[in-house]
Amino acid sequence: MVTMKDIAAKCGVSPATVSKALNGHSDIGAETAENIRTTAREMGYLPNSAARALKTNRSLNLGVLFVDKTSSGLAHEYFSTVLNSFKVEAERLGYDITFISKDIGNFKMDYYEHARYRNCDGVVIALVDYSDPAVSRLVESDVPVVTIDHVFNNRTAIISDNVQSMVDIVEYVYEMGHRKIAYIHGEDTLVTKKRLASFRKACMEKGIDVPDEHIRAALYHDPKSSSLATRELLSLQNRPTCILYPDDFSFLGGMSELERQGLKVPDDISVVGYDGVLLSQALRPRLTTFRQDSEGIGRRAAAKLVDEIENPKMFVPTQVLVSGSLLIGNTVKKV
Amino acid sequence: MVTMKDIAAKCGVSPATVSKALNGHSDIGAETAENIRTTAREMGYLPNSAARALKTNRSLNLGVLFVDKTSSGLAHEYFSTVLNSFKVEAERLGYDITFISKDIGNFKMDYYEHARYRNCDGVVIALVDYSDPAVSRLVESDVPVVTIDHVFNNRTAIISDNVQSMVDIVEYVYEMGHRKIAYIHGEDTLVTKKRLASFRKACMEKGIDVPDEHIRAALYHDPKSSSLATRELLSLQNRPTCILYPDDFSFLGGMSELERQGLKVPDDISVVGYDGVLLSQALRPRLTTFRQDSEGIGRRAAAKLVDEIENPKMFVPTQVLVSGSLLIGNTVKKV
DNA sequence: TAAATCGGCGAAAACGATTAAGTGAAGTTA
DNA sequence: TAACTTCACTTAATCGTTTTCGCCGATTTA
Repeated sequence: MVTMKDIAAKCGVSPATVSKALNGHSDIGAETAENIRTTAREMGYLPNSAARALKTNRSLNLGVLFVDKTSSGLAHEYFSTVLNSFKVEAERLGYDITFISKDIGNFKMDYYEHARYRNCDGVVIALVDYSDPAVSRLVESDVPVVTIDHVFNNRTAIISDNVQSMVDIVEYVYEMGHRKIAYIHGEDTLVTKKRLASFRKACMEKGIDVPDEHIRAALYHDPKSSSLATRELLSLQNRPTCILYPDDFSFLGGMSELERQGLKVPDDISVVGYDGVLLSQALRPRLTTFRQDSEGIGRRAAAKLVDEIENPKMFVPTQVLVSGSLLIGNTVKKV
Repeated sequence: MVTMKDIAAKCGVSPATVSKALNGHSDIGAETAENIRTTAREMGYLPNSAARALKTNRSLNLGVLFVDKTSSGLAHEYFSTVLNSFKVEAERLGYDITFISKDIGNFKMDYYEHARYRNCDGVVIALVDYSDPAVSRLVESDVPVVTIDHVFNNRTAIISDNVQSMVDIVEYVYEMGHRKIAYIHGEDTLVTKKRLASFRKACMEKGIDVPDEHIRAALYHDPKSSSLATRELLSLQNRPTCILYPDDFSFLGGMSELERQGLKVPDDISVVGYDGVLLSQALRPRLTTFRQDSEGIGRRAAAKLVDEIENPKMFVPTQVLVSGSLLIGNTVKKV
């Protein structure tokens, strides 16, 4: 390991000068600075992040907190895209990312403690059980935090516009002539509540009556529960002409049931997905679905978090609403 | 931040004693040690990983190197499951994980430099362009490395048994009476080469002739290219009775084409996937597919890497072959 | 000409932990 | 009883950086 001391020795200056030169301080002569920079390069010098973190109390490291219940967290295309763009933006801004968990080795700790232990400059929170006290502790701490798709007091949140999306979907389906629209929603979360309320409101405004039996609960990203919900909807006296699914994967579960019953999409029944995963656009017929701007969400989360870290004085908790767009495929029939 | 010094002051001992007590050294009296531990807990003490890393030259941090071409890297269910189990096992062993990239902020660096900069104790490599010189530099360095699904000299590799899997698939399809088996393979990688060679060999051993036109190239995880390949296969004079897909998602692309042509699976044509993603088991008919033990692969990668880190003397590069299993669904018809 | 300013650099003290090398008291051995 | 161990703890150096002062010579100002 070549250190600043080594460079100092070679250049005939003090380590302090090397540090300043490498960090671009103004009180070093142009010539000296240049000389130091080139020899640093020649000697293959690399800063030691641990030493720097120790001294400056800044790690240039962001924590990512998400919990993988159903062990499909990372596999969830929406979230993994968010994470990926978060990572890309964070790296562009000079930050690395580390996963935050409870209990590291034999050391029991909660999320807050883990974040402190790793000197995380900030943490992004997504896809967790927001009622977990350990999450609350982190959110209420002095660590900069940005949450995704969930709003906390005095914290910046990046949220996909779940209200507008449902409005867009309902309007489109309405324009296509449908009046019996069923909605299979995901498990009870803030996101689900918003979507459901927006769905109801949009329908009401269009003068569409939504009987309770047309609202069905399922689980996100779980083809089986949607398949079941689909079966229930199909067995109704008052059968819907269009079914909205909680996400594209859930639609695929529902599709199995539709096929089993010999129903063709969209001729016999119309469907709409949510998320706009790659796969949905490769299917034939192409799925009509709402594409969230997951890339934008991750990018903005990183940008906001870094901004809060680097300009704490000017920090104001913000809610950033990121809008997506309806991808119109061929799964909603004009009636 | 409460430090060891604070604890030392409160307990009336020296910081050294606190350090030893907290790290379970034997030369501290039982009573003193217990006292130190409880006051540490009471004061909310947390070790400072940066200070520890600086002094011990160990960070308890593992690097993860993967590159997200097509930006679906993380979204790939196989890889994200591998990564997740890697993470879980690493955390169980006391290690955190950080992503390794080129260029962090304005600082240009390659993978090796990044790993050193972050003091990574070891790195796991997956899904990268193995011909990248930056990857070679890391692999040839003194940093402990474990690779997944790719073998390097003198490095431990965890590999999914791509040879046996193809044997299992061919044998099953053969038993079901198929003699015209087509194979759509992914882009040209080591994994693809192995699968393809194994496919050819297994067919030969069964006495099945495989004309070149039954071997088609597509891209992994890309429904569109498989859809195209499927169309080509279906247009052949000598049409196959069973098509093997490079992965489950590719099958879904192919399925669109089959449906477009009015072909029913498995009555009109049989298909086999690869990976055994959750979705494949929710489809109806249930997809017959080969499930790789991705959870086992991630877990073993972490275990091997940590073992190499903690017992460098006994390190011997190993190739761990992880076998999966054929999930028999209803997409291969008995003929 | 004396005083003030300034540019360029170094000395040294941290940051929080680990650890080799002691130290002193008590117990053990010959 | 003298010498040796053992036990329980302390001292102090060190890891690689950063940063606050302060220094010194040169230039500008009064």
